[in-house]
Amino acid sequence: MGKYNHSKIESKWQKIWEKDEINKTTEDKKKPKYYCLIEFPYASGEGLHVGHARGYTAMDVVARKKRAEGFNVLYPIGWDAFGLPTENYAIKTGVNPKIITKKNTDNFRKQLKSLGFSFDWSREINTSSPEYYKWTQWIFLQFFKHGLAYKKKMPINWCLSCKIGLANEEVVNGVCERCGGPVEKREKEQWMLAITKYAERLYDDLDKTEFLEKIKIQQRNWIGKSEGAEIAFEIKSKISNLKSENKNEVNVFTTRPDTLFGATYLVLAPEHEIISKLKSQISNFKEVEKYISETAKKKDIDRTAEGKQKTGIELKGIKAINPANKKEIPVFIADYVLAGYGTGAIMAVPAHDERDFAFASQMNADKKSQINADKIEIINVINPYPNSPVVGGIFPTGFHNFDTTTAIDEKTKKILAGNEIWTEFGVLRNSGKFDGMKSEEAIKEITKFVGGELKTTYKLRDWIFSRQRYWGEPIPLIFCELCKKSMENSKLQAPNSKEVPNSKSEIQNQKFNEGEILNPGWVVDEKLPLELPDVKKYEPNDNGESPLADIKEWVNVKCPKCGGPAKRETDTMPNWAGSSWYYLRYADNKNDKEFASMDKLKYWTPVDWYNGGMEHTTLHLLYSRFWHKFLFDIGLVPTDEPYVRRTSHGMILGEGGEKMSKSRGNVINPEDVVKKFGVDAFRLYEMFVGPYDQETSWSTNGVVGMVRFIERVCGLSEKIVDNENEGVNNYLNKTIKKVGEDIENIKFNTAVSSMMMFVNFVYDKNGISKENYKKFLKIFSPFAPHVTEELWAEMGEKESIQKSEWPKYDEIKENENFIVVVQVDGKIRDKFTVDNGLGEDEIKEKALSSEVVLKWVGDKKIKKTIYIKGKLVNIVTI
RNA sequence: GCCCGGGUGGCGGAACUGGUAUACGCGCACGACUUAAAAUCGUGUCCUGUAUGGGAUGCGGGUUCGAUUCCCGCCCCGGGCACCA
Repeated sequence: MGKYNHSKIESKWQKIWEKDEINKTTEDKKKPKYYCLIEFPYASGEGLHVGHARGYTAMDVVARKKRAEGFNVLYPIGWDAFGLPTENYAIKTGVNPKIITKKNTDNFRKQLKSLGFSFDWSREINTSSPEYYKWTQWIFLQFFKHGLAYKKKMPINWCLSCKIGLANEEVVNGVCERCGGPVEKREKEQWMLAITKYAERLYDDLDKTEFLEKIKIQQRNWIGKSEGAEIAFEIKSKISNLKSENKNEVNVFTTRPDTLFGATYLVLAPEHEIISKLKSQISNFKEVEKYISETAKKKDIDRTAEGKQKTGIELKGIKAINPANKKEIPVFIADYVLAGYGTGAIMAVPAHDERDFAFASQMNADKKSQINADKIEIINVINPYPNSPVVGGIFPTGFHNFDTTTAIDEKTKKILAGNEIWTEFGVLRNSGKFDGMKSEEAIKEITKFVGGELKTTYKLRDWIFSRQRYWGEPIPLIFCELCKKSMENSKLQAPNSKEVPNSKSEIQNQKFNEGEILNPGWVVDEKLPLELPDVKKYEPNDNGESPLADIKEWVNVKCPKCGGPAKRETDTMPNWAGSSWYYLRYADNKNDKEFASMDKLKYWTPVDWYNGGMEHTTLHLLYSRFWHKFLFDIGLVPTDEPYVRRTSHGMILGEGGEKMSKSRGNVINPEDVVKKFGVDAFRLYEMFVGPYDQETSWSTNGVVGMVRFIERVCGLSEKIVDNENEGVNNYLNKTIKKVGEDIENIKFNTAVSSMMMFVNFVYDKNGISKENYKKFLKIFSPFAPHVTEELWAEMGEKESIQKSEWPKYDEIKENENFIVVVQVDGKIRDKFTVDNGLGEDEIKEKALSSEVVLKWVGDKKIKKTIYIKGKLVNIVTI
């Protein structure tokens, strides 16, 4: 090969590959399948980023290697096309988002093709095309019909500048994740998906996957499982007990029923429903009401701000009974107790819970509302060290002559000073017949004793699935007043029936599915796709509704059930919808009868290896796992988890180690790099830049090094000899093994460096056999597909290098000799080469006869001599 | 606050189950080729000392014949969760 001309080689082979459709896949049942998936890009106007390329290149390397190993590899690509940036651009410019999307995806496609990824372009999908979103809508209807979608009026996070309702997860530190603007609470009717019904399985089934451990941890954190118990506290009124015949109870959720004897008061969330029920018995209800309305006005950020002092107010006139010791305890409301978690009520144990302690201290400092609870009395509930009088810093009441010589750690000191409290498990004290019992056991026993119930609670909330926006999938539901009425009438006859039984009226003869019963008046529109109509203006209207609401002829329809006047839902789906199932569509992207046929899904799914950005490892991953499990439950997909393996690549920072951004002016455009240095050098650098799962910074000089390396590989074609140095074959074997393992273990950077070392070695030995050179080209080809294809052809091969097999490596022969390092007392003093046949004793002897070693040993006595096979001898003196 | 990562030359970073720390690449310096430059090739490049040597993997302890690796206590950086009972 003459001088390495990257652009010539690249355009030549890209054309050939495209013409030959070399990466088109079919369901070849003779071969085992392997499904490689990357997160499909959101085609923004900014174009492709070096961060995209990191993940795509890595999976491209994997795909190419797997093909060479005999797998039928599916490596598809498509577009996540609904989304806010496009919509915001449409609002600003008045250009139809369809047109913007077309332009952006065309640009992305061109860029991706120029990078030589081995995608099967025939399976391309676009979430904003009606052929695709027909099925997104269809799946939503299945959720609805199975009672997993429901409309609920609830306070949502409302972004003032985007004019959009945000999911909890889109609010970061109290501001809008997208625009950074302020967020306030607003009551809105929202479609919800009942993901919480799947919380347990989403949590437990992580064990079945091979996700990176940190990804599993993030998922678990988000789901937030905690095991505890629900315990009922009886509420007593001072005014009159006769008034209420049926007794009032408050259920609390606690993870620490073992500390129940130390519960000195109860706290309810201000939104707790029992408050209005007890209105007449609360003597200070005016004040209480004031507190409640103040809370309601607060933004989440204020309510949860760190270091904020706790507030609350006692409900005077009522008391609760601690079910363990039957003591009367006061009841408070406070905004540190959240309505949406557990039961919205807690038992407070100031001696063993930091928040309760902080609240109690706060209330005691306020003279107007003394808690008649004594922290000292309570602190002795637990003795974590049963055999010691000094109990982890907690001294039993009345115990004065403790041993002051016992070591007291920092935490103990703080506890003694009254600044900290004991929150760990231990052994119970001051707990009646449970004294002496360990926490673990007491949790069960005390729960049983008071008639409570062991329970698991999750932090995960249901998914707000509505957006008051234009650029999304229309929700195919219709509201019909007549159907609502007919259902309400028939409900009286058959309240628990899933389907409404026969009734007199024609309307009431209609069958209703579970979703329709759950959401009276809402009926499904089965005519899909429900296409997004064109509008004149793209921004939400003044009522905060999507612009769809203003198209009267679209909104007003005949009810598909009863033919009466009805209205369409004007909310659209969130961006997460289309991406929750796209990997299924790739298996069968042209099917217009089903979202994908079971046959094809059985062949291709689950996804064997899914790679994406760390930023999607909580939400997108969780949402798509949820959809998949649901589809599995209704028999439409063959597995209960969508992805076997999930990895995430680290971010690539700018040259200075700062995040790449337009404003910093440090954005690296892949196109520029490719133009200057070539695709192969770019790909190689993406893999070499640093440990794959960690963030690292870009260096354009580093790319230059990759060009040099490629040129050296080309140069080897001039160094082909008949009789190569023996060492070359051994080294190659070692390299084949290393590169293969490194790819599997996502250690692409060391895979590249080991190939560099091999090439350096061959230059050193000045020759390589043709056979071995070709093997090297093969293992290099996933990283640098263009130049290796060219060199492969130069070696006289007629078929593409992509069609050839991955080379086998022979286990390396034991080296004939090796270097032994000799240490004296752990310090290296000598090295020598020994023959492989030499035994331990002979090597030790040889080490001991070394002059240098003898000098260092001197007249010290030798205590022992340690030999590590094939590595070193350490002579230890006294 | 809790949970994950990470801290190694001027820089990106290597180091298998505890066994030669600094591989590979970048940069830099010097040399060769050249009228010259670029490219290329070669040599050198952790610190300290003339040197045999000594000291370095965020800091302080420990275990061990031997620790970047294991244990204990801290510090710093990145990410996730966060009044979740």
